[in-house]
Amino acid sequence: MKIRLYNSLTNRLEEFRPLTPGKVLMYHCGPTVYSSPHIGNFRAFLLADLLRRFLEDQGFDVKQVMNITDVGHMTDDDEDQGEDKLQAEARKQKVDPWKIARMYEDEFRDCLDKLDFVMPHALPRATDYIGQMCAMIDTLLEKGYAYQVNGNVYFDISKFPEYGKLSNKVLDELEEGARVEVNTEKRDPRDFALWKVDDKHLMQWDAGFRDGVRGFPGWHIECSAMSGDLLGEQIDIHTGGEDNMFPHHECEIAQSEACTGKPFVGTWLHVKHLMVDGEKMSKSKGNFYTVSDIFGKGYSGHELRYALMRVQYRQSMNFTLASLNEARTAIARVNEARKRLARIAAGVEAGGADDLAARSETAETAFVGALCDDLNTSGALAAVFAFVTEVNKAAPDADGAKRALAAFDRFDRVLGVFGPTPEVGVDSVPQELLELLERRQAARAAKDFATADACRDEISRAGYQVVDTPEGPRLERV
RNA sequence: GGUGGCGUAGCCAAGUGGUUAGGCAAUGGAUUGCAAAUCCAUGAACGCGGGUUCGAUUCCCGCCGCCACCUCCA
Repeated sequence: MKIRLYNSLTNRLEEFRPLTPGKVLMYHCGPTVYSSPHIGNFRAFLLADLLRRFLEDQGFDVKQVMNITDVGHMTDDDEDQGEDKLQAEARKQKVDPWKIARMYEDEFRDCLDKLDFVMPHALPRATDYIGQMCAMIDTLLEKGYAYQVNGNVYFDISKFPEYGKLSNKVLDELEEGARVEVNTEKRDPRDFALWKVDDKHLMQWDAGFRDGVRGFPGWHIECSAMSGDLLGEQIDIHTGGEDNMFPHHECEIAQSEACTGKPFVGTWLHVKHLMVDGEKMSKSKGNFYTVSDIFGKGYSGHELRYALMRVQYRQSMNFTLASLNEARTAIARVNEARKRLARIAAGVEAGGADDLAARSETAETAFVGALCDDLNTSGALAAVFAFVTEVNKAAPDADGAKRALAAFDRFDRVLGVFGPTPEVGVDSVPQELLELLERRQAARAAKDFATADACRDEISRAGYQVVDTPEGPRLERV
């Protein structure tokens, strides 16, 4: 089936066609590791993970890179008065910036793990690519796209007329609307830094380009350098939050294309920012949630994934804690259906004669069709739940149950929100619980419901739920 | 001011020129000692005003309201 994606570069839905048929090269703007990752960050990262999983489901050989920015964006971008965010945090916590970076990188990786990410093939750190950045700067200087002033290197926007093609910024308007620039070194206020020199900066490197002065890289060059080094001059997909579109991605395009003379990215995908309780998430409003906050409230990675993925990435989305509870219930509904199928498949529960083949295929087709339509996760989930209802109504035979389970496994491989098929083994139930269950049955037969309920409570305290069925009671691990 | 987007039932959220989205919640029923799960049934919708059309929530125009980006931010 044709995959259609909304390309921010053209502002159109386009059929996705990678440069090399069957192979996809993807780059994602990852975290800047100067604070704990929050749920908004993860809405963007989840798009990357969903793409990876879905493209692989569709048979593509995917190579995926997500960067970790562990060096300096200016709090005030290119302006001299700004302070590197990592450095600012380091000063606040009174430790060196490298420690800050590693600490938050560890937390980020832990979140990836808890949210069940398929690990990108590379998670490069910007600081490991200073050499490549310098090489790029060298090329840009050589080709006349960049100039040096007092050791600082700037990209010369006037040499790249296509600047603005991604964000549709008209340069004249930008100029008018811009606030007063204090940097008199730049030939044009819109020129951006490739390399900065500042004695006070704590992270410094020798400049590996001609006439280079010791300093540190500008914000935008890292992505161009890492993408070029790990994926090559041209890639198929580049993702990030909508805020990255300008100026960050615009600058990436300018640098990369100036260097190579080739189109940098085929499809740009930008994730809409997450709202919380109807407003922009902010610390002062008290609606600011880190991923760890959510875990601290007792929700699982799958529940958070579900809550963040219910809405298609390009739609504005309002996050609430209530949506996590809905996620919990919804996931349980799917897994209840899978449990029953698993029991039938294993022969521990009587089935019927349905083979579920046609319905499973219909469901998978609907699921894939929704995702092919610009990753419409809402539609994909609707397909899953419609299938749940059909499965619950049906009386499948063992093979039919297996077929349906395969469909659910596929849904989960792509979405990653349901987890593996629940275990249905009965042999693992401790003997004393089985005895308790028998006592409960005896009490029920004698209409001694107080005793029966006491038995059930005890079983429940041991982590099992009693499920009464026409064939008798059954124990399930909670 | 520039750019992009949104307004669908109690909440969230798909989609379509005429035929059931889906989730959560609610109500009635089946099952049940109770509970859980499941099934059946029920109600409720397309911001406002025009236009095109046999027919518009779905296309066009206008209006109102909301949001994001344009500045560090995913």
